[in-house]
Amino acid sequence: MELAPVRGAATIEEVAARAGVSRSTVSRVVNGSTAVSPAALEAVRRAIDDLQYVPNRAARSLASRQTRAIALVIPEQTDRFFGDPFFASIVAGIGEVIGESDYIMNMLIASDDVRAKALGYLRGGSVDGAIVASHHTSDTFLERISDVVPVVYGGRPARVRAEDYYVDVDNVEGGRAATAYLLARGHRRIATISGALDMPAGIDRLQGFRDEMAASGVEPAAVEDGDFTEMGGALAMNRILSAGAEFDAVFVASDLMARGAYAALRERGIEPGRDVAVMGFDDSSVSTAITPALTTVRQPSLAQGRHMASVLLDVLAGRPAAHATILPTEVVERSSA
Amino acid sequence: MELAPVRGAATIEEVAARAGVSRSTVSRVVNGSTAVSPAALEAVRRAIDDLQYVPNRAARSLASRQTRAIALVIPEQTDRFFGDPFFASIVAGIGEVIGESDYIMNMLIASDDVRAKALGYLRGGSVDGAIVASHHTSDTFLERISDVVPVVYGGRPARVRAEDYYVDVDNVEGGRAATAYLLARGHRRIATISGALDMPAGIDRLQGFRDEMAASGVEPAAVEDGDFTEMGGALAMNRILSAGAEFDAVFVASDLMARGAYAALRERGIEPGRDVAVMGFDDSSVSTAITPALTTVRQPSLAQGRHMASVLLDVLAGRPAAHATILPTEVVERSSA
DNA sequence: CTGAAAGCGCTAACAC
DNA sequence: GTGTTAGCGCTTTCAG
Repeated sequence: MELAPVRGAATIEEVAARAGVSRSTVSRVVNGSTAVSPAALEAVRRAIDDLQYVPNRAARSLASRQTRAIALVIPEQTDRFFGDPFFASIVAGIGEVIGESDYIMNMLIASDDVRAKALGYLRGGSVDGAIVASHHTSDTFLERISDVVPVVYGGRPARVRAEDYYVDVDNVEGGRAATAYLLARGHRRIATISGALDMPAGIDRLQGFRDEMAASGVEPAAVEDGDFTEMGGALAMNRILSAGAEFDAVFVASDLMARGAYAALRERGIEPGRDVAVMGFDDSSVSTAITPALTTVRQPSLAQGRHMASVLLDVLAGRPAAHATILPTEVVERSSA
Repeated sequence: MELAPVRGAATIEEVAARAGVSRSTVSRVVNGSTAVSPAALEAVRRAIDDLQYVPNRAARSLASRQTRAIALVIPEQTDRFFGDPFFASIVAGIGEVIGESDYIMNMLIASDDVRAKALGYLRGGSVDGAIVASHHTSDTFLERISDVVPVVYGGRPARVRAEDYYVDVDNVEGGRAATAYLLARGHRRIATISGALDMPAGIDRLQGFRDEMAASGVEPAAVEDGDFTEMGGALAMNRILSAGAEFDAVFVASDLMARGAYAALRERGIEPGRDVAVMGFDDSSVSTAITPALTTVRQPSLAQGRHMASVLLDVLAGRPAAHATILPTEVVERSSA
């Protein structure tokens, strides 16, 4: 099949002819240059309107050496990424901000088998910048991106490089606040199920827990790694239970893991919220989907996404931007603790 | 800040020089033309490798009048779209297939305020084709897209036009099978909560329900519209309850609405799965997230996404493609019915 | 099978 | 302020 050329795709040349000016003048008004006489401006505007002129992106990009496109890199298996409501919010936030700019967002799902391809794309000068939505440790793939274009990461990268930008939430403070909440409720025998300890978020939340416990002079009842997955949460809970630790509250470092913990608790006839207080982290949609509704730490994912996009836009526009941004968290009280 | 030009971005000219051939020959091997001598082929390949050459997308697109990009259009508020695990699967499926091709996927979130902009982009010849992920009735916006590039819809569009393509699941049959399942279990007083009735999926599932009930000579206990949202499901359930209808089973046309129905049922002390059988539709992640796990109708969302992408790729490549594709559904038995 | 030549539509110095 | 002039890096006839 022959691809039909876009109907009536007017060129800058035609607009110029109709407005009775040169190409350059049209280019100037399209690009918002001030150095155009009111008369010319008006004429060009009308011509653009009449002809429904839309600048050709490829031509523009070729001449200006800018693409006006950014890449949203998802270094993750599609199902893992899209199954997590936390990422959904991030993407939604990014999309909102990019959508209001004149940038286009290219979604690059860089699962293992297509990393080389994705890298080639990124290095081929097809985008002006990149946002990396999620982050595995030891991802040399990612480091090679920031050799080429500015990058902003969601969450503090495992290895922070001076030229990178990132937007994170205050995980230490969140973990601390969660623990303080439990303590304030009179709990003294508190266990925790941590997130993956090779990820900054996992490390930091645990740190917050430890800090607050130490500050209150209370010894943790148990500490187990739940790897940020539902199954991992259940297994961790089981280990705590099997070890015979006595506890009346548990701080679980993600909502998804908390769901797993609920199941493990119930298998032993322990009712979450009644027999033992459970505290989550994320405030994703699962926290209200489970019963009893999960008391948790809200992290502003949508805002995080929005922020990531604005930072990149700032950098691309040459505006000053903070390399690190930390967003606040907040305890959300529901029924489980 | 000055945008650093991509380091070492080799041009076709440099490759040609290094391989001792002309630009044209390099172009031929890059584009897989057969008319190249083995010697030249080899020389060019090596040069490309040495120089890490990646063709400049803009230049290529400008010369060939093809963009090698497709748009993923999301005519929906971001939160509504990303909050629904069903859409997540669709996008994942699309992403997989597009990722394996040499096309790039531009995500266009076309919420109301940026429709004009999105349309301008689409009409500006920036993409070769479009995929419309979700679909509101009365969306003239969308129709204007298919004036310009081939588009494939997720789900049968409200108004099917000859030049459009779509991939849908067999909603009528799914609704029928769900109802048959309930009937086979001995239920005779069956209510239904339908999806939005201005959407084909809502209409069709209800149709399937009605067909099967009629075929069995059983009168529906109640029919209420739940608008495909969680809240809508809860409200519909409430209306059924308040009307005093007697029923021992309810077919809910989406998992999300079923979650709402669970809540409404429980408020009245009615336990889903025990006191009344509940059947969902989607088999999205919420069906196993809620308790009791939801017996539901699986629609192959991932496959649907994949299919949508392949159809578009076929069309763009000039391969024959079916304008309508209907994927099968299947009842998944769990605990609620 | 290969090279020369002519653009694709736009931006960006550079003169005027 | 405005027009002229070169390209940006690639594909694509057209000769040979």
